[in-house]
Amino acid sequence: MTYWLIKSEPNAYSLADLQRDHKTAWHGVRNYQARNMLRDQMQVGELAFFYHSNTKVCGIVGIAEICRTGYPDISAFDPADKYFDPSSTPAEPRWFVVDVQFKQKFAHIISLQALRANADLASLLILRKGNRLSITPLTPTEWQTILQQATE
DNA sequence: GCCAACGTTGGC
DNA sequence: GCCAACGTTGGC
Repeated sequence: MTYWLIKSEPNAYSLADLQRDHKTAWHGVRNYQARNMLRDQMQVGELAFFYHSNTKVCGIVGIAEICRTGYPDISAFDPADKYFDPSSTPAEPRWFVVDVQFKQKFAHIISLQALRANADLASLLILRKGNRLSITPLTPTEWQTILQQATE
């Protein structure tokens, strides 16, 4: 069982949007490292922290659950879509999605500042300088540490 | 295969 | 809006 952290700009798609939609295809990821995790690693039932990036207060706002394993990202096939990529075709898809469903919204955001302030999270990938991966794995210890922080 | 140019991410 | 960090592209 791997734990995950998925980033989204709330202007584009927030946890509230996921709560409203119940589930969604996590589309538009155009990075090979993240693609490989979507395609090969993320399993049904695994949990992911939902992180709001590029906003007034960045941080973890809740939890989503993977409810379908990797399959081709059809947004890459549509010329009208902002995520269109002509090098990805139905016959040879380059980009993948998983489906995620709403699981939980925290009472309070765990801000990036609060995450940085927690010495037990020094190894957390998103806290590493220059990290830009939109999907990262977490150790069970990191997961538990953050969960505990969510209830404080 | 190198690397400069360019585009994107994302915190501030 | 700025800009550091990073990934990708493409000429050579």
